[in-house]
Amino acid sequence: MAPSEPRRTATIGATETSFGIVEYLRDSVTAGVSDIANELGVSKSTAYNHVRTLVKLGYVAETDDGYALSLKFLNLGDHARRRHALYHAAKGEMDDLVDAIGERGQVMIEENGRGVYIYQVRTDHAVQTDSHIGNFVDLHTTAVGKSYLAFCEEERREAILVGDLAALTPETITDRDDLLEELDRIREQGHAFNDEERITGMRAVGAPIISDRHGVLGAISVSGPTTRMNGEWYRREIPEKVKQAARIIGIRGTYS
Amino acid sequence: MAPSEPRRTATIGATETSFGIVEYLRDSVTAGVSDIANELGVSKSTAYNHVRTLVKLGYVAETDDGYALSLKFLNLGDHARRRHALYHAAKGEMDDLVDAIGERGQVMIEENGRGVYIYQVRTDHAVQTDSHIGNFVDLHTTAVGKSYLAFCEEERREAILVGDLAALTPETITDRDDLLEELDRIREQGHAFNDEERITGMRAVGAPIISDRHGVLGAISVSGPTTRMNGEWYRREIPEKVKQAARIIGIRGTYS
DNA sequence: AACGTATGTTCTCCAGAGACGAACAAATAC
DNA sequence: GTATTTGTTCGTCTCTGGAGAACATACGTT
Repeated sequence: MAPSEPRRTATIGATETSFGIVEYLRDSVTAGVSDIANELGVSKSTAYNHVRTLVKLGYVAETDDGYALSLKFLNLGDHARRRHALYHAAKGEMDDLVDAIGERGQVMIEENGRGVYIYQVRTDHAVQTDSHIGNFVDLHTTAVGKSYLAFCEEERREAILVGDLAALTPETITDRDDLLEELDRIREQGHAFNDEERITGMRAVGAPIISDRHGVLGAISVSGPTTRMNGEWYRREIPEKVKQAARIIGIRGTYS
Repeated sequence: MAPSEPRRTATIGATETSFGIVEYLRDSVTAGVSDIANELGVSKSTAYNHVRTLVKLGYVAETDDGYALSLKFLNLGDHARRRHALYHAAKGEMDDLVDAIGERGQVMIEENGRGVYIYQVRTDHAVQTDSHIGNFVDLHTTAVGKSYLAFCEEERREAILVGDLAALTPETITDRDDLLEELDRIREQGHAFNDEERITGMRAVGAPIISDRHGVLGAISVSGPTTRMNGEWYRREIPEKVKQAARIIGIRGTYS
């Protein structure tokens, strides 16, 4: 049943457990050695040695209630983000856009076939979701992702859409042909809707960021609850504002 | 000559080289396997295995011109930052402060005896420096750091100020007694100045963020070139604004 | 206080993971 | 067309990193 995996490349276990610890600390905020050893299924001494190494390297900090991720990761994240021109270009414009619309705004980039939020603006009454900075999402389930898919190169799209389309809500587009149709529609109108396809009760309007030199850099969107995002406001006005912002960001992203 | 290091704890080499690769990628933006192997002084196959592992874990991405840090680090950084109440409390107020003053604003926290910038606001004409988000700095060389040192617990301060005070410019305070005097002054007036002590040509005004429940959470500052920051504006008005913002952030940071 | 149980830390020992270097393929430069 | 340089794979051997027990402290409970 399983395709014949070439199973070629050796992989370094120590690194995996170290990052396992890092990810566990990310999720649990703080933890102790025994705790970690249990969770990762390694001996206490192993967990201890790894943690000590991470502390020595400065990636884990010792706090009053256990070990925790160090802010040194902020540095790595920031550098990773700086590599992408889109971040600088989009930041200011997104702030303005969210000021004008309310709700929440986000900037997405594609990496390894998935979408990553690289910037997010929230207003006071914006809804809390799991769309944090740095989180990866499936492209076909978001307005930003569909915007990207609609306007990226044919070849890239094919490469991304190889597997199945996972469903997150009853509204998620899981059929490949349906998705391609939707992408046609998005290409035509220049913006994408997301109507409870990722989170029930949440809508979003997205548009791609296009640079005439470098193609699609990513996408932006504004999202909020269906209770506030509806009617003409949702169907007409927001898309116009989002597209307008996307155009400006695209131009700025091209010459920088 | 070398002090008798207890040399107790074993440290995991594989993890060190993996993070070595990560840091090299951070600094070089993109790199290839041979390049990495050279830089780290390991064999090509070793470098290759490490990189493949990092790719598999999703922390390194393959780009057109070599391997690069993945945006997944953004996620880790963001989580590390969320652990600190100060971030949420300070963000909005700092944006306002920088709007009012111009120049650049930053929020700092102490970790392992050094300072980390966890948030930064820039205006259009703000000066570019190396004070990036996630960067670590010596506390005694910055307005934020001195603010923190002045108001943190005696015990903590002693623990931090064990080593020598490194000089970054001719103005850096390198004498321990001078520093303690300076801290007295800061405690008295409630704000700290940094007059070219870290970067020649740059000044800053900082103030601690104090929560009456949790003590000093960190510090904020506004910084800019000496050509623009001077006279009464620098000596009187900016400190007042900074202290005012710090007070508000302190209150917000206490009840959340 | 005395006890039990949790923790973090240190120790020793052995298997096997991980480092090396050579050999290969594929891309690029010349 | 050859000559380098790249990424990748293959064996071989060594020394590292993992397990588990033992130790030291800190906590909570009765």
